[in-house]
Amino acid sequence: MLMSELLMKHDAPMDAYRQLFDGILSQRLAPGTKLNEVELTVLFGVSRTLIRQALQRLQLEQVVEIHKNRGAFVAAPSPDLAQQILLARHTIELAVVNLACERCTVGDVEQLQHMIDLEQSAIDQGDMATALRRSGEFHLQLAIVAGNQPFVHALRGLISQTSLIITMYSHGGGNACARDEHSLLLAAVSAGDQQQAQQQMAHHLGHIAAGCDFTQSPQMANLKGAFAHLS
Amino acid sequence: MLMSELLMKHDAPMDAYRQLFDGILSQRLAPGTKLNEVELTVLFGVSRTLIRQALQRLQLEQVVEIHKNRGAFVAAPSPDLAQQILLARHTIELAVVNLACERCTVGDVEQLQHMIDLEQSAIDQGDMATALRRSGEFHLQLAIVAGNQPFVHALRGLISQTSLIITMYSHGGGNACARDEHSLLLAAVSAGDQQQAQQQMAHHLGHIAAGCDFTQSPQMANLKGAFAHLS
DNA sequence: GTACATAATATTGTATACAATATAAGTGAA
DNA sequence: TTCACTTATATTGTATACAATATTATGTAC
Repeated sequence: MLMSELLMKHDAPMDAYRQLFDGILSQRLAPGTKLNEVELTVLFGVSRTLIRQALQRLQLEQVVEIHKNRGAFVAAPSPDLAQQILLARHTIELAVVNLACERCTVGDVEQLQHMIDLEQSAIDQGDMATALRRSGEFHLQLAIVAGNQPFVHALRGLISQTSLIITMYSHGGGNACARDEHSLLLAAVSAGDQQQAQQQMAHHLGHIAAGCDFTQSPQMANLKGAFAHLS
Repeated sequence: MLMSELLMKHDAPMDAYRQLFDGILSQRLAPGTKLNEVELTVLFGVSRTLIRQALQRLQLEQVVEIHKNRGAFVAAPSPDLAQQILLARHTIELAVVNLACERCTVGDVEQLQHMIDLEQSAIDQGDMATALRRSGEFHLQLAIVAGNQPFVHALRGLISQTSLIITMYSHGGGNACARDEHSLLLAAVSAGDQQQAQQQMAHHLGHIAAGCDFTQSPQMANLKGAFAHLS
């Protein structure tokens, strides 16, 4: 099989999943939004079978809630759950940076630095949704570098949920300092300084939590608007 | 709706999932076993739709591996992955007992003690497969008591995978001392002694790892034999 | 107009049918 | 035999059809 064919070949179920995932993470689909199956079939051009597959997967990643006979909705973590999520991230990511300090190669550092730059360029363009998504990708890459598959798996869901939390509860600007924090974190990891890296990570995650107030409720969005670019 | 109807009403997709899950966790389905979809439909009396739903869910819990166009197989973690899993459990369960120490009620202690007793009775009857499953349920209940949903979610998969690891790599007797360890752990949690509880948990998980050698390969099993009690 | 019951519609749940791919069986030549 | 190649079979991937449930609309009594 040619490389071009490999690149062209689109994996239908993954595509539907990715589109939905991106739609949610980029904040085009607000927490609580109902995800109607037939609407999604026409938007993505696949049958309900694949839509339901994607929705189930998103549910198991805790990004979507499915209520029996009622349908799927973009998850809207309660304040209590939100704090549980941030605590879980704290625990896992501290362990992750510890491992990353031991295993990070120069190639890894380059890639992580590149991701920081991409995040910053999104911030410079005022595209905070993209910046938020890229920030999550940086954290996930750190877990990949750490070389622990279960941590990667758990963090994938937790990071996505954190994006939802920030969408719902953060009163802006709270994560504008993210760039510096990511850079400081990477510097510590790159130097293999576990003590410093853990401190940076704890500080960074603390900032995210501090930027939320957990008293206001979220606004919804509608499906067609979120995927208007497709039709 | 009557209570009896509620109890009778079986949730078909959950049933298929549970049967498979139990089959794997109780070691009737050995790691690596192929899970043929049509065979499962006749065994469970539901259509491939629900079988595939169950398999996908098990895949996302890392208990089953699905290879595109090749089918589903009971997961068989490599020695390297096995160690990553045990490390992840170590990290998360230490945090769990910490929380459990703060939140454990007398009712929780009773329930946990009951689960220890059930595990012990399985050991007394020589049913190590059931004992192993009950041991996992004890650990999961501890996470529920701790009140952190993401930890529960992550541990559900990790504990299941640990069962597979023990099936594949443990040279017996290694977890015979589990009862005492669980009891000591519960005592510490019940007393709210975080220091002691963490130490017990670390010791307990260390024992599991120490009981494995990671050099031998697993044996397979066939489907019809594993579910012979159904037909 | 409100409240309730009933019918019409829409949406999800499950099973089946068809398509695509992989596996196994057969066939012939070296 | 063994290898390659072709054909047949089995298995998975996807779409559709039908069933069950929920939501909305309609009508009627008060």
